[in-house]
Amino acid sequence: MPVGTLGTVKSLSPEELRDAGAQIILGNTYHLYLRPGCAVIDRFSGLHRFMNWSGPILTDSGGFQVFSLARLAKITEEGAAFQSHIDGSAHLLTPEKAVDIQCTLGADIIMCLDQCIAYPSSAPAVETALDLTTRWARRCKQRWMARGGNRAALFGIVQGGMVQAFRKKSTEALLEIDFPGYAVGGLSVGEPGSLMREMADVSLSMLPEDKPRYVMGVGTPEDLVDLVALGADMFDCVMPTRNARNGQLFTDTGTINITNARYRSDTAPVDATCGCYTCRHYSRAYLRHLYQAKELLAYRLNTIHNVAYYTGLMQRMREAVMADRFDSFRRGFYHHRRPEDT
RNA sequence: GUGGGUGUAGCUCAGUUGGUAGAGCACUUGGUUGUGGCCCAAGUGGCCGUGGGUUCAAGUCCCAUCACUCACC
Repeated sequence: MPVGTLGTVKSLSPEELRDAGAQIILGNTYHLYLRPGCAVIDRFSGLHRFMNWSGPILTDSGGFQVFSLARLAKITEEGAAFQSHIDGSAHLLTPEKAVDIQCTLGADIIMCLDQCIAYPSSAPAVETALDLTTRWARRCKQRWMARGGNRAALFGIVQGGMVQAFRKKSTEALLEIDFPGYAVGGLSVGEPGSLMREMADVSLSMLPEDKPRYVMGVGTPEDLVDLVALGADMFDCVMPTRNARNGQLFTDTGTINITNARYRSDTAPVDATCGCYTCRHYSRAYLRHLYQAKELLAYRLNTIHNVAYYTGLMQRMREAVMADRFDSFRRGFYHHRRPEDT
């Protein structure tokens, strides 16, 4: 899922998103609730019509944003009290309110409010956060059921820091509550990649295969291949879009930093094997020029390529899984990486 | 023509009572994991306009000269 925090995948129109292969996008409760606010989006009967995106939308609950953006956040049993990063105004986000807001946004998949904890944190702090996340998950489920339950799919979120036993405890508790889908949260918060995979594996191996398993906030192309191997079905990550805006482009043979001087007069496309709009029409030299000149088109063309790369990678993995040849795909994928460029 | 001001990194500028030069931007190379287009880190780069002089030592003090600039004639 490309990330469209503010009701737009930055720099792309919905048509360009679709052309780049996006099937579903992510929106943010925290951001959209603060601006433009639910009342505005409700006038359009939801985010789809507001932003002219007819495909599925998943909304994040706001738990992570309270953790990462709002300073002076205060977590209580009731919910997360925080100050807006925009104007400093005070807000209280409860599990029930998180569900209500996401339903107003009209999302197709909504997430439970969770407490994401910093890495590293003490074991008692991690366990306290995961237990609260479990109680909040139960309240989210109740609210969702009270609202009819079937309009949007509600996903629970596993927490538990970097402790295997806590990850297991969190996963078991969510399974008992029973959700249409499950997410693994609290990862990619600064821990080493090997630890991230180890923690994801704990939950992925316990979660049912016939329900979506979503690893939140991950990751690099290698991360995605590794985690799909462990059973993950869905991801969201700002990496393809943010890094596109910072000049880093993804290919099967590693990343390209389009700002590098060696591309100054390079007539080749970013990736000759890529069929995206950018690679079909533009050279590395042009993209470098646009980037150096801070032209708006640089953000757009780079984002188109990276979104196409990520969606293409997921599509290739889906096809490999369905054809029962994922292991050979995975070996080939690693084989093509050039270590000096990754 | 007269009087004043300014000449230091590609650009804009700091540089103490003299002790052989720094910043921001630009450029180069990394980083970026449930998003402000940012931000962070490291690096390249200087006959201190030019020529003399004083001094153990001059970007700094003295003289000359050139360039740019402002005011007045």
